[in-house]
Amino acid sequence: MGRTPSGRPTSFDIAYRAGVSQPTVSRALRGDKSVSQATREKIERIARELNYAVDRNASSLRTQRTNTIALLFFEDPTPDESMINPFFLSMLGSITRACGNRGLDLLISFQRMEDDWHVKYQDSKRADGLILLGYGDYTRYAERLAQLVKAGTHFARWGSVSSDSSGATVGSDNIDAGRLVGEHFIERRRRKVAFLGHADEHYPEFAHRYQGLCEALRSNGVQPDPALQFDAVTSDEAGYAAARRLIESGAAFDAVFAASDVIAIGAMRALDEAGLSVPGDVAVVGFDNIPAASMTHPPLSTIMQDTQGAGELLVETLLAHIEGSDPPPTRLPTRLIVRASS
Amino acid sequence: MGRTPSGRPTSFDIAYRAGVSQPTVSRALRGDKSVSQATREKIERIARELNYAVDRNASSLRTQRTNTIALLFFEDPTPDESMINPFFLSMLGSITRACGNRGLDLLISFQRMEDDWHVKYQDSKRADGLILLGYGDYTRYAERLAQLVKAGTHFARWGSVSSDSSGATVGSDNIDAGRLVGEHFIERRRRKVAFLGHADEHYPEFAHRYQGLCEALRSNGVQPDPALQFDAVTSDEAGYAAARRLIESGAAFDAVFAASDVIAIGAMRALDEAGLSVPGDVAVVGFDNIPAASMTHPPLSTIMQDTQGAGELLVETLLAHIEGSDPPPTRLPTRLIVRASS
DNA sequence: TAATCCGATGAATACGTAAGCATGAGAGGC
DNA sequence: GCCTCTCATGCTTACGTATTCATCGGATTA
Repeated sequence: MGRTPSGRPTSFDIAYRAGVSQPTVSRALRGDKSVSQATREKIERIARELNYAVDRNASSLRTQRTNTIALLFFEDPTPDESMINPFFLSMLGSITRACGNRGLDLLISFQRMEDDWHVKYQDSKRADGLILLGYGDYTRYAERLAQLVKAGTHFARWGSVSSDSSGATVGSDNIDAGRLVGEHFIERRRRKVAFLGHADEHYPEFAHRYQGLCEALRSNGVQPDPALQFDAVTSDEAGYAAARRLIESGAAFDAVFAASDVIAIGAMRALDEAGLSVPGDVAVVGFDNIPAASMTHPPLSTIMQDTQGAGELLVETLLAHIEGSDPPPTRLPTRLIVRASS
Repeated sequence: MGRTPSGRPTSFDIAYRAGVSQPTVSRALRGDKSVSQATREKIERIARELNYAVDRNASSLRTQRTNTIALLFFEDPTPDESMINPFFLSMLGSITRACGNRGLDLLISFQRMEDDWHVKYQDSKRADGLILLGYGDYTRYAERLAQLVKAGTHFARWGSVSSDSSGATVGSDNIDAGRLVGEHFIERRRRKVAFLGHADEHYPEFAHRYQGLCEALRSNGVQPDPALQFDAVTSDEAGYAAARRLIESGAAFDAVFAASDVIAIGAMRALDEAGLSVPGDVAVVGFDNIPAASMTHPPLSTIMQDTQGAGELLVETLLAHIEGSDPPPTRLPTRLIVRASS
């Protein structure tokens, strides 16, 4: 039977033209070895001629697998989506690549903690699992993450590895990164190091960077000064404001470690306005190695995170989780990029 | 019947608990007005209690609609996905938002003109339509676009509106933008304006920008000098190289219009190295208003494209196309942002 | 030569939803 | 008091695929 003359061909159409049954077509195209070579080749040829493509909806309905994952940004709301932290854009790129390599499709959403991700994606069978990406106050999300775990949702999260770690987590080794920066300052003979960024448990990634910094200083006989730590979330303005507070505090300092490049950029603006030269008076190091970091004056020293590896690992971890295993949290190494600002 | 005890609830489960039939549940949740108020409320309550979500695969299979669109980047290949042109990232943000507002899901892929998009997305019923985003040599893609049209694939493309325009196209009014820049230079008493960017039919967007520039100059009695046009694709290095060629040509110039901010940034580096001051010796204007443009020294004047509007319009146009209408190509207005570089 | 087995295929069915058609109970008109 | 009409709902089926089970011819073995 010719079936509906209009519309895309189905596996029945292929089967009819190949003189076989529909299941054989399905098997042949999926690479099932129980199909004879000759039959398979004929089917593949016909499928190509008709521009046949497996209906992913029917396939997913049958197999209960979508081969799709959803990427969710859960950053604190910003007025404009174009202001996405450049670091995450880099992650987006590597995740895209990792998915492509594995034949996975990627759904993306910037929804900000609106409710019911799992309902919208996993429970509606749109995706096999979720990747969560974001800075921000994790404690605000802890409850929701616990919900996800309880609901049996598969997800992998980018973030602070050693925090409560509900669900699979991948993150940089922030403590070690902080150490790298601390040792770098020591080498440069800087001992009065300020830290711009939150250092409390609400921002575990930042806190770890600070902790690593302090450890490195202490190992070198320098006692870190808590008075040189100023809160800042990741934004240009917050960095500027924090640096102003630092300057106005009157405390002496000869180095600034900013918890992110965006903060560092704001801080350098404040330093410049205050007539402090970089790196002459103050050495500055940022975090993330965003593209803009190489364009500041002077170019910004920073910590580069392994975004390529991170994307791979997030996808890998998520898949493992979906398959039922429970991979241990992983910490990725970082690298210090020295430029003119230090 | 209790059905499979494990697994997510289905519309049958809801129906059983509500004492109605499955179709009634389907109707109630879709807002069909033929369901009585009381019944609908009861069903909605139960669905909420059970955390029920419609299986999108089954739904799509039945309706032949996915409520999903796929976003494809078809830029010329770059070694690293993190190098995506920031302008497109901004577009990504606005498209995401536009989709979110309409309840559409968004699939994204950076695959570079690998074959068979339509097969992979539309023909496999993963998406209702495609949005194509990219700079680059359009003529290389013309054949493929024609294929898509012939295959009846729904797509909307960001690009040069007045080119062959196969399929629905949305783009900025590049000619007018070029004019804005030309008039700006005239106001600033610059008359020897160089253009860095391809100006041939392979890059219609750039060509239009150049065309607008020339028009504005002529309207003001200035004859544009073709010797001041130097080819450059969108990259830092290309901009640098083009500016070098300009400088080494020995031709006199007092202004540079770069076809993109990325080109402009490279060019400013070359100017700086050559000891030319900006804007003292040379005024510079870019295109795109990428975040880095406000961070250069001096901050870069540029043309801002309406990315918010563009995302909206692309999605809107695509939906219209899917619905069967054939919306006319649209040109979006642009705005000149004057900063210190001019 | 009969018993056995294997490789290749077909028949039947389930996945969960949405839509067309049928049904039945009231409401209103004459 | 019968007929029509509307409203709310149930019954049945189709969407296109993947999987389980049955089948069947032929090759292998005793």
